[in-house]
Amino acid sequence: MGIAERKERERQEMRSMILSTAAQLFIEEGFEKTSIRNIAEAIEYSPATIYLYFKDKNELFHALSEEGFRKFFTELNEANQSGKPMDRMKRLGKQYLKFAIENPGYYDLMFIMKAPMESHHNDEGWDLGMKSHGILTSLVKECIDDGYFKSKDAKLLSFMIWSFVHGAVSFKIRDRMKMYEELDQDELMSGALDYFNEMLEKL
Amino acid sequence: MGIAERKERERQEMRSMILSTAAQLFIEEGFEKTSIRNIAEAIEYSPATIYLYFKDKNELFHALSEEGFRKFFTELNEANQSGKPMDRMKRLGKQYLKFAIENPGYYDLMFIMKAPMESHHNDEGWDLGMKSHGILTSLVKECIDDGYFKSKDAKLLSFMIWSFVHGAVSFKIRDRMKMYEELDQDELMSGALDYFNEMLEKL
DNA sequence: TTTATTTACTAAACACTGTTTAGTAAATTA
DNA sequence: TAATTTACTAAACAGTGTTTAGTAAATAAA
Repeated sequence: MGIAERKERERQEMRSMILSTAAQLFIEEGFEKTSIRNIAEAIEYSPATIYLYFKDKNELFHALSEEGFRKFFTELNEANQSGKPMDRMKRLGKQYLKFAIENPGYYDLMFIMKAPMESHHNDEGWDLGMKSHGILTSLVKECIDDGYFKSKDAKLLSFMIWSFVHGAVSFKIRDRMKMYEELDQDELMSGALDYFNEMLEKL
Repeated sequence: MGIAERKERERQEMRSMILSTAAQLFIEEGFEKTSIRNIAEAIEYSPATIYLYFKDKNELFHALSEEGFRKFFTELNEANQSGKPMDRMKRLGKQYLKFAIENPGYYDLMFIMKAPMESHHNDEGWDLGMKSHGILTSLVKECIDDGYFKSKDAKLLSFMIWSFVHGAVSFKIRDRMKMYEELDQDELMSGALDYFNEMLEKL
């Protein structure tokens, strides 16, 4: 049955057209300001058509966050490929900041946006999020085995580390760094990261 | 002229009724889901009336964030009243977490919510935000004078410290702590804070 | 090839949102 | 008592996410 296959292919093409258009509009305008009608207009279909491919706006956001997590995991994983644990830890931090600075839109919906996190629990996005977190915790463990951190709890430590980078990045993305007006934001962040790494090494 | 005074008093009462109703609805339902019409219904006036007291929804949010900053500054300031610098630093961190856990609604609009931060620049909310940040930076300086932190840059250090607590709190408020399901979230946060303090002392 | 069915799509509506405008009834002033 | 100012609202505008009912074309069955 070649027809069924062609139809399925066409369906997937439509899906990815909606998705890429939505992603593009989001990066330009922000998620909240991008409406289903905007997306529909851009792809030259009616708004109702989008609902034949995605259950609702949340499913669209969710699919995009999944894309973000794929990119995120890939980049973190690359940064974790070779070298001593502590060096990899430093590279991981740098890469985290880099990802957030280069993809503020993705970062926002992955980690900041208010969104229904229900269901979510058993899909690829969740899985990649867990895996990304796994990179950090196992790296913390490797550092411990290497003599760092005085055998502290790996989960607590990884939460602490993640909190720091997330906090710095969140301040920037949500525009709460105005009190440091005179300093360059990106320099401030990487400077703070350097101090943080120094602390980690001494712990 | 007693009439003009009475009218002004009535005006202020109306303003604060709108404000307290808005705050209440926000804490229950969240900011995004609270509409002007919801607030109007709750105070038993028409939606248009609210616009006679506040320019738009942003001004309402803004007035509430100002209230939050007042509370925030007061609490931080109290925690900074007596003791050695490093002890005050620890108390400050604890108080920060406490404020965020007890007032997630306020914290959200003060530090996380997407909101037009323009204008904002010269009002009480901004001022209190700067002052709160000032508490931290001068405390950092006191710690440096006390022999801690090896004379590092106070601004960079305070940004690093604030980033950490903000990151931890943001994860909780925006519901991104699911990967630590089995652990108590508040214990995780205060545990991470303990580790962080330990690091600070050794830096 | 003709008829039946399924598919892909859309116009229009529903119930919301923030905000503005024009108008009214009551309170105050002249 | 008449004029004016104040406090308020009904109704509308333009937007939102989403659903429903209906249509025209493509495919399958006769």
